[in-house]
Formats: sequence, structure tokens, C-alpha cells
Amino acid sequence: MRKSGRPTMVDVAADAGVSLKTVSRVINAEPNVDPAMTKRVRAAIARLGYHRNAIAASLRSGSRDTIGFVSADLTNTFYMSVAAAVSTVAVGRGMQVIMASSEEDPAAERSLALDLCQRRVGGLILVPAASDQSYLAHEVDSGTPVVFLDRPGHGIAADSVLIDNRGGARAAVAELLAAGHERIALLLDATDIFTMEERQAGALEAFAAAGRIPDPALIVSGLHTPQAACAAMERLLDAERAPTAVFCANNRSTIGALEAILPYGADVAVAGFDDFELSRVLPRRIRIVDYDAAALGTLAAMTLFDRIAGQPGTTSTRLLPTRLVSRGGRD
Amino acid sequence: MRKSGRPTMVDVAADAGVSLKTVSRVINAEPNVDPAMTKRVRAAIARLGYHRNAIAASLRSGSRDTIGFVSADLTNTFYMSVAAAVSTVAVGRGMQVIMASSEEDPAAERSLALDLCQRRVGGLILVPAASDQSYLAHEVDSGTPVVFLDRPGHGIAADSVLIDNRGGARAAVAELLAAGHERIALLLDATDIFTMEERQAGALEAFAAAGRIPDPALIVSGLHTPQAACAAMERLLDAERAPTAVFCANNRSTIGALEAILPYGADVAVAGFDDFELSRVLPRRIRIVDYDAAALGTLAAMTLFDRIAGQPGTTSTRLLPTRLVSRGGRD
DNA sequence: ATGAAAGCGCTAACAT
DNA sequence: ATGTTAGCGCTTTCAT
Repeated sequence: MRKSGRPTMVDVAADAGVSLKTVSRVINAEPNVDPAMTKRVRAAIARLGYHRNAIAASLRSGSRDTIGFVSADLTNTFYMSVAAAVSTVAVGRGMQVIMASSEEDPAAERSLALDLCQRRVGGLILVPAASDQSYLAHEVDSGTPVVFLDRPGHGIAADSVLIDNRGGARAAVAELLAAGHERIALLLDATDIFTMEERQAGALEAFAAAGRIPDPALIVSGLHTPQAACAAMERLLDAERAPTAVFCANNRSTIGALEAILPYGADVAVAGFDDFELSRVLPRRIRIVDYDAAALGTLAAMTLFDRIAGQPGTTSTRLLPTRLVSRGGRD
Repeated sequence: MRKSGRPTMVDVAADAGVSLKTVSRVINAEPNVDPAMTKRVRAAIARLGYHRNAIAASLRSGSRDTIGFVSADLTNTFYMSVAAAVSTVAVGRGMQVIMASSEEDPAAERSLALDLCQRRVGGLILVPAASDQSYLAHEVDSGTPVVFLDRPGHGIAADSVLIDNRGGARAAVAELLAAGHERIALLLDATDIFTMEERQAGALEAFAAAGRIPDPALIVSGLHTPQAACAAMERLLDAERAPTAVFCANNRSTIGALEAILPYGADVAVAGFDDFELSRVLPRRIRIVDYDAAALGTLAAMTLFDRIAGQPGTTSTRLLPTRLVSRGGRD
């Protein structure tokens, strides 16, 4: 009489009249098993509807068959694309991904990351929301590698995979300068955000390289929403010496700037960081610093799996290149 | 001398000079533990950097601390919003979510779902890509509840959580008819997709209710991309008897149709199923059948947790209501 | 080629 | 209030 609940290997062994170990060998496709035995075991498995318990297997073998992905905002399309790419790489290696989101809350990040470690994930991809990740030091030392994504982490030895924010912004602003623009506005979100800081630095590098100094009156930061960016742009356009070009440091700023510019047909060249839906449908041509979000996820996953495989070496920071593309306009 | 690797409860017990069970009691915050003991154990835990092994705990206790979410397309923002909501509900109950995507491949769906069951997830939320889920019958019988999301599944007893596709489409088309439109085009993706079938049916119900018969020449299906929808719309506009209104059965169709309509300022009323980024920035007013993707995820997760908690009753299908809203235009 | 025994790290059941 | 023992379902030794 079978016990209640799911059948186990012992049940299968009894049913097939073989030893536990033989069942295990068949399940794991180990060599040196008589085909006749294999057949008998398979029949018993089918008869009982047996499915192996991966939890028990990984407990004994110590193998890790999941990785963790802690996003800072899962509803953000950028992180979604990243997550999907991470999942694809993982599934390709027979692993699954446990996903969670800190929603930019440092305490949540910590508790989620530690929880995943308790679940013995093979590794962790983390978008830092906290300013310090030393709470993971023990885990990293115990052999759970961590890869930081999109923003650098602090306090532990871990690889980082970032977008080339600085290079992308520099290229976009350099192009505006090369086109002869004398008054270039900069629209930014809060500059204490890592990516904003980098993009601003890149923009300023472009000015410096051209031997130019940006007009502080044309730099507006702290713009969280398209609405705020729109208002800021309208103010700039209404001012005495209006800008002839604008660099927007993220897609929300770009969208807001366009909302201010398009209705009035203002003659302002627009360049922005991040592509966005419908950018190709814009009635006017703009320049976008574009990058491949999926490639960032793939890169992070591959970096993590390299570490899981025991690849040694000091931690590295890899920058995903950006490219300057045209969007919108009639071609 | 400590063995290599992570410290275990036994190590903590030895270090604190107490029994294994006492450590377990402290870790699990069980009652009836002397505060002094608790202190000693906590000290040992901190000293050794101990973190409990959740895998081992759940093996012994038989408890399930993850749920599975199998999407059909993780890069789709709709499913991602759903996934984020599912994750929020799960984390709120101390559980985590393992996410995977079938990418609309029936074989992948099967293998991912069964893999998750081997990992002993407490339950499964599944966006069906296959036409039959009877491969999960054993798992459902063994006590792993399944909830179908966005599309109904087949072959097993499981709850479904769907959007009211039919009602939403019916309302949108009814409104166009009530506004006096005589020639209403229908732009659809492949009609063998459940949601498309439902939305088409809803549209046709609106015609029937108005005692009208749609012109087959104005119904175009099989539109997978905005590009295809744009081309289809352009063809319709160029035809002899162009439509005066169009109902687009998903946001890709809506975007494509707008690409065809906006540049030429064609006088066509637009209604579409699914909201999309930037819909509010459109230069003209359109009507959108909107719904709350996060609410769908929350509903699915709560339905699943009810089942996990052992709530009995026959399986149900719950429809998430839609609402018709205005987007774009200058107000 | 097959099997018996031990044990992964924890919790459950039963002492004391 | 604390400890002892067994055992979750599997993989890993080590025999045969």
C-alpha cells in the first residue's frame, strides 16, 4: 500500500523490484545500466506517475539550480527586457530564475537578496537600490557570486555590468556641438542617481573636449516625470536666450521636452538618452542614445554563470556600448 | 575545527553549547525558549555567520515557499506588469516567484511547468501557450494548484483569471456605432489567439446589437506588428469607400493604425484595445479599452493562494472588467 | 551492472 | 524549557 502523497524513488524501486540506486541511475541517465532494467524502471515510473523531487536532489548533491534576480523596479520596461534575457540564458543552462523587485527600497533589497541566498540560489543578479551591499559579504565568501546590473554596488567583491552612460551622453552632446549649436540645454533627473550622474558627466566631457563651457542657466535637473521636463523646456524656450538644442538624459525627459517643442514647432535640435515606444513615429527627426537592454541581461547572466562555473579573476566592470541613432522624421 | 563550507545548525549548536533543537527553536522564533538561551544562540549565529538553509527546511517540513509563473512572453510589458503584481503578493506572504517564459512554444510551456513542479512550487500561474494542459493532471491531483491567466487552459481542473475581452470590445465598437459611424474597420491579430477571438466576437456582438452587419472588406486579421497594421490601414484608407472609424484589437494594431492615420490627418475615429506608452501624448483624441494589468496579477495570485490554503470549491473563471477611456488630444 | 548504507541540513515527534 | 531520535527524498560513497 502506497503512502499518501506523491510517490518517491523508494516506491518506484519497490514497484519495479529493483534497488533505490538503480532508479536513481535511470532518472539521472547514468551509464552502465542494463537496458532491460531501464525499461522496467521506466514502466514503474509511468505507472506510479513519479516525478523526482528536485529539492531533495539539490539538498543532497549541493547543486544549485536557480539564480536570483533582484530588480529595482520590475514594472520598468527596461528591467523587464533585462529580466527576460536573464531568464532565457538561465533556462538554456537548465536553471530557473527567481525574480523579485526592491521597488527602490534598500531594506527590501536586503531582505529579498538574503532570502534568495537562504534558498541557496547559485548566484544573484542585483540592481542595487541600497548604497551598500556588504550585507552580502558572507554569502559571496561562501561561494554565491553576485553581479551588479545597471548600477555599481558597494561593499563586496562582485562584477558589474553597466551601460556606457558616460560615453553615450558624450557622443550625443559632441554631435550637437559639432553641428554648431551654441546654446545647448541639459535636462536631467535627480543627479544623485548613478546613471544621471554619469550621463551628466559625459555631457560635460563633450563640452570640455570642445573647449566650451555650458551655460548653467540651461542645465535643469531633478526632472522625474515627462510633465516636469515639459514645464522646464517651456520655461527655457520662453526665456530671453532660448536654447537651440537640448540633450535629455532619459526618455521621460525626452518625451517631456518633445511635448513642449512639437506643438510650437520650436526650432530646437533634440537628442536624448534611452529609446522609447513610438519614437519612430515622431513627426520630426531626433537623435537617440540607444542600447540593447536584452544584451545587458545576457551579459549579466553570462558573467554570473562564468563565476558560478568557478572562473577566477578579479571582479570586473563591463560597459555595454551605446549607439547614436536617428528616430522619427520622414524618410 | 569547522568543516569547509557554510556553517550548519549543528555548528551553531556546538558553538553555543546547546542542542540542535534549541537552535532550530530560536531560528524559527518558537515559543518557550529562555531569553538567555536565545541570546547565546544568537551570538553563535552572528559569530559563525550562519544562515539557514531554506532548501533543507522545506524538504523536511514539506512546506512550499515558492510559486511558479510561466508567462508566454516575458518581454511583453503586459505580462511583466502582471508578473510584478504576482511577485508583490507572493513576497507579502513570505514566498518568492520563479518566473519563466514559454515564448509561445507549447513544448517549452510543458517542460517549464513540469520543471517547476519538480522544484515543488506551491502552485503555478500559467499563461497557456499549448492547447492542452493535461500533462499537469498528476501535479494538480497531487496538490499543486494551477491558475490560468489571460487565456483559459484545458484538460485540468484549474481556475482561470481573464480580461473581459468580449465586453471591452463590444463597448468600444458600440460607441463608434452610436456615434453614427457607417463604415467601421476592424484590425486584428491572428484570430486563432484566444483574446483576438474574444475581442472579435465582442465587436461583432456590438454590430448585431445595433442591427448592423460589418463589411467583411473592412475586417483585416493576422496583423502581428504595428508595421503590418499600418500597411493594412493605409490600404483601407486608399480604397474607394474608406472607413470613417477603426477598432484595433490590440495596442500593436492601434499604434500601426495611428502611424497610417496621423501623418495624413485622415478623419478616422480610432478606438483600440490595450493602452500603450505615450497614448496620452497623442496629438489626437482616441478611445482605449483599458484594464489594470497589475490587478489581473493580484487576482491570479490571490486565487492561487486561496487554493494553496486549501479553499475548496469547483474551479471558477473570473473576468477582470475593462473600461473605455479617452487618450490623447488637447484638453 | 547492481545494491546497501550513510548522510545532505533541517524539522517533527517524542522524551525529559 | 530543553534535548534525543528519527527521517524528509534524494545522491554519494563503497561493496559486490
